[in-house]
Order: sequence, then C-alpha cells, then structure tokens
Amino acid sequence: MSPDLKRELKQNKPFKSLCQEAQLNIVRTSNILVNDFERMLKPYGITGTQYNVLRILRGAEPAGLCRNEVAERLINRMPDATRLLDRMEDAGLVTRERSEADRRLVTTRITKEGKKLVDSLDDEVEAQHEKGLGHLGKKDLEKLIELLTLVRSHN
Amino acid sequence: MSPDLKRELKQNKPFKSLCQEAQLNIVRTSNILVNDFERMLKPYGITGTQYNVLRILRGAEPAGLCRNEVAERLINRMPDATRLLDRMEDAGLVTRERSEADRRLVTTRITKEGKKLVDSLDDEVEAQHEKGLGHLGKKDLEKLIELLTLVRSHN
DNA sequence: TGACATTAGATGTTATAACATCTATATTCC
DNA sequence: GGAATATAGATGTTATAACATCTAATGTCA
Repeated sequence: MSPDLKRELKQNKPFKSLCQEAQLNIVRTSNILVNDFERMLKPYGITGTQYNVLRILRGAEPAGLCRNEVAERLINRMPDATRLLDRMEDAGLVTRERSEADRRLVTTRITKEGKKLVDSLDDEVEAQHEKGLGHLGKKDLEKLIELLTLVRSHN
Repeated sequence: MSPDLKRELKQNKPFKSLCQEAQLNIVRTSNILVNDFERMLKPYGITGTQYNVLRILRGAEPAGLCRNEVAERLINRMPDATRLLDRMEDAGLVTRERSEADRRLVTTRITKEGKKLVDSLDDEVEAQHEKGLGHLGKKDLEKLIELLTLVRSHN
C-alpha cells in the first residue's frame, strides 16, 4: 500500500528536503490525474484545456466572456488563447463576435453543440474524479484541500 | 488569507463534489509550482523536463541509463524521449553510446558539462522549493505527502 | 533453424505551447 | 485636441508534445 514516491521513481537516494518531497508529490499526483482525465476525453476529440474552456463558457452563459477573461479562469495559464479558441470555433464549439462597445474585445460564447458536448460529459467527468480520489474519505479530502490552499496562499 | 480556489478562478458556482474540488486543487497547485520552477530554469536554457533528466542521469553515474529507464524515472511520461535526448546531446549535456551487449540499447550518460550545470542549480532549486512550500510547517508537509501518497496508492 | 512475437529506439507528421512582435482600439494627461 | 501609454487580441516563428509507424535486434518455441 502507498508505495512512496521514491520507490515509484526508482530513486535510491532520499529526497533533499521535505519541501522537495512535497513538491514532487504534488506534481506527480497532478500529472497522473491529468493524464487519466485527458485519456477519458480523447474519444470525444477535445483536450483537457478545451474541456475547461467549455466549462467556463457554459458557466458564463448567456453573456459570454472575452479572451482574457477565459484565460484568467483557467487552471493553467494559456498564452496562446487566440488560436485555441480558433480551433474550437472551427470545431463548432464556440462562437466569437467583436464587441460593439469596445471594439478591442471579442466576446466568446459556447454554442448549442458545445453545450451539448460538455453536458454529456458531466457524469463521466465526475466518475473520473471519483475513481481518482474517491478512496479518500471526506475528512482526508477536506484536509488535502485545506493544505493545498495553504500552499497557494502566500503569493 | 488562503483565498479558496473558487474565488481564485472567479467561479460563482460551488464545486460539484469534494473529489472534484480536491482534484482541481492538486492540479492548480502543481501548475503554479511547475510554472515557477520553469521560470527559474529559463535563464539556464533548459526546460523542467531537461533538468529532471539531468538529475536522473547524475544519480545514475557512471553506469548511465538507457532511454526507457530514463523515461520510467521521470515525474511525467515522455513519449518523445529520443528527440529530447537528441536536443540535450546537441547541447552537450549528455552523451549516447550504443550498448555492445544488446545492440538495441543506447546508454545515455551525463557529461561533465551537464553535471556542472545541474550541480550549480542545486541551491537555487532548493530555494525554489523552500519559497513555494517553506511556509508550511514540518507537520503539514508530512501530512500533505501522506495524503498525496494515499491518492496515488490505488492504481 | 526459421517463423513469429517482443523490445528498444528512430522517424514522420500533426497539434499545441511558448514567446516575441505587431495592429487596432481605448485611455490618460498635458 | 493630440502625443504617449495601455489594453485586447492577432500573427509569425520555434520548440516541444503526442501519436503512429517503421527498423533493427533479441527472444521464443515449434
């Protein structure tokens, strides 16, 4: 049970510090969860980032959001938002329209088709989260969230 | 303090489940730490993955490791190991040599130059870990590691 | 031995990430 | 009003990731 990270990565030396061990644990665990998540999405022809954008735009209906607002709400930074949205527009998942009030802005909205796709994935997404983390109890999950929030708290 | 993730991502709806909230916290925290780490490495002309490969090869001296052994020890999977090592070879950080015993294998070793680079980064790397996680106490770090190990324990 | 499967790695191709630079529009402030 | 600055986004380029396919060497077993 719980083979530790050192064994997982076939390392023979101990970690240099507790901070390092914690950081590697966070990153490793994230990578595993993200990989599983992307694999689950693959049959539907979208990436994890695209899925997250769809979620964000679904939550912003019917007003929509401009490019930078979408980027701000993403879990990971996305320097190339324009072309990601281009691809999603080509795929019929979003529409874009230049704002009348401020012509620098381009409002992006989810299409009916995009909403249908993301709605249809809700159960499978929840199942993936459950599969990856459901074996922890409520107490442990809450403690984990608390500690990670604390990690992020200082910058 | 500790603005929670919901606020960070400007979400107005609560998370669907505790599992989902935990997963997003893990991934978000990892992204922040990885971004900081990569930014720190940038002046030295290597990526995070390249740094990790150098660490692995430094730990495998003087025997070296073949391509797949390197890939297995990485924090994240690397389907394109060949060309990553190509680039590192071009940069003078590693050498490669086809094994005599089994001519399918190519043994990769860190060069003197590569070792010098990774040695010179040790302090800065530790400082980055300290900066990102040092504000947690020993108890909290240990608990965090324990919980993340538990997350990874079941598959 | 020879057909077949397996393994290690290389290579071709496409998609995406990362970064710098550029254009158009708005805002600031004299 | 107009120059300077800031902001939103588009575009060009390079590097890397992802995936499939290919070649060479080894192992398996009739």
